[in-house]
Amino acid sequence: MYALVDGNNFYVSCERVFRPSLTDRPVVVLSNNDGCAIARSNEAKALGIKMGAPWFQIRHLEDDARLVALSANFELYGDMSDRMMSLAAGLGHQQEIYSIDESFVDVSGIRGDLVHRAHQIRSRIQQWVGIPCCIGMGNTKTLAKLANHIAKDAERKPGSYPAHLAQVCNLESLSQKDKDALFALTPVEEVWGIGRQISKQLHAGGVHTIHDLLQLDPATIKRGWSVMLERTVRELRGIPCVDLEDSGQARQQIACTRSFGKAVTDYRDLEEAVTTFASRAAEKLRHQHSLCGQVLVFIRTSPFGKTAQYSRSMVVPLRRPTDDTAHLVQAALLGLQSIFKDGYDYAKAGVMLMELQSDQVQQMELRLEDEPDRDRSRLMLALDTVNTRYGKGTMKLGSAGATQRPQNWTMKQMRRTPRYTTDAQEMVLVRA
DNA sequence: TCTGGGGTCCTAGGACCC
DNA sequence: TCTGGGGTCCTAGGACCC
Repeated sequence: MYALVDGNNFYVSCERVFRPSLTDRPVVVLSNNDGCAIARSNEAKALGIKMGAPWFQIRHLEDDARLVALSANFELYGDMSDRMMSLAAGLGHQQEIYSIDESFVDVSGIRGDLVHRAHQIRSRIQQWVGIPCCIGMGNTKTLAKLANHIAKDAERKPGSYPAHLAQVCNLESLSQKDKDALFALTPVEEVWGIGRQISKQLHAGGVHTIHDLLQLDPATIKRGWSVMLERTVRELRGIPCVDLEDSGQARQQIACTRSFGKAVTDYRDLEEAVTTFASRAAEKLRHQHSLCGQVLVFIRTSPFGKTAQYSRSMVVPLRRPTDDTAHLVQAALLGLQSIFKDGYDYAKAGVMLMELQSDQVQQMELRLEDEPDRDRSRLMLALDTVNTRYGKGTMKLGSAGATQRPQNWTMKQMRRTPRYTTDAQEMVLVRA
């Protein structure tokens, strides 16, 4: 039995905690470069703003509808997330943090009224952190996600679902008849794991609601679609197929990619950007105690532009698995060198670290001319310690750019709010 | 003028192995 | 006329998630 705790309009809700004047107003949070809307308040959704809508297309709503747009402040959201997660964990024995605003909690064997308990956790999160959230519960993770969707819609769109399911919805406390009614009300595209393509195919086959989907037998689904969809349908029937994952598990891939604030044409600028991305990725790598076996670097022009298009990537294998910033940057720059072509307006670049493995495992090798340098790991530790204490980028590689040189590739963030909870210089001031 | 970033898993096809 | 069977690994691409 699982619960899914999910913050409502999470990024917007984080901003509202520190700016109550944003309450009841349409608010969106913009992606990096203030490119498109990645979070919307209910009022913004009501204006018809779609997820991912480009800012230049909706910007007229600033005047027309008092829309407020903010640049993404991920440092703030990450910190608010930590606070919310630690309270959500109190719901059961084990928690999987699934994304910045969602966590699954195993509530099997918890005694007492689960719905009551969930309401308590919910109001605690609201009061202590300031984030409104909804909680869905079901026998499988897919059902918990579905219950969460119902809890949200019941609250946001009165009449869509029975009102008593708003905010907290436990599917397992309902009768089969009531569950069937909810299944008949819910379109297949609301199910976790059913996206645009598959729902289009399902609709074409006359399958519109979860109720319709459950009429098909798993074998047919596997034959007609995939094992993934089969698994989803089994989960909807209450048969657990997806376990709670250990949140401490290391990622299999680490990426750092960015769009530039304006077109980049100069190789030097790309070199700075790629160095910075590889360094950032290396920090994340060391943070999860992994080593990397190969580095991918890519550059590309804007797919939306009318200028000449160019997009290339290259995988650079490493001499031996490493977490050393200098080695990873070196590999990334080697790749950059061979894919760079003069004369294009570059819009984006990125570095991905692949073939990750634990840093506790060491492949022994014959003595070779360049033996790994034991002091390097102490250097990396010093680098991370300095940058944690004095701020990102305090100490960096020379190719990341000298401070005197203007940075031509950094992203645009015209509307960022203060880092209220993580930077002493930006704390909220209260006047008595 | 202006369109994000970071992940996971599955599948099909080709190369190669015995 | 007739041309095996079973397996692994790698890659590219697609679909999905938030």
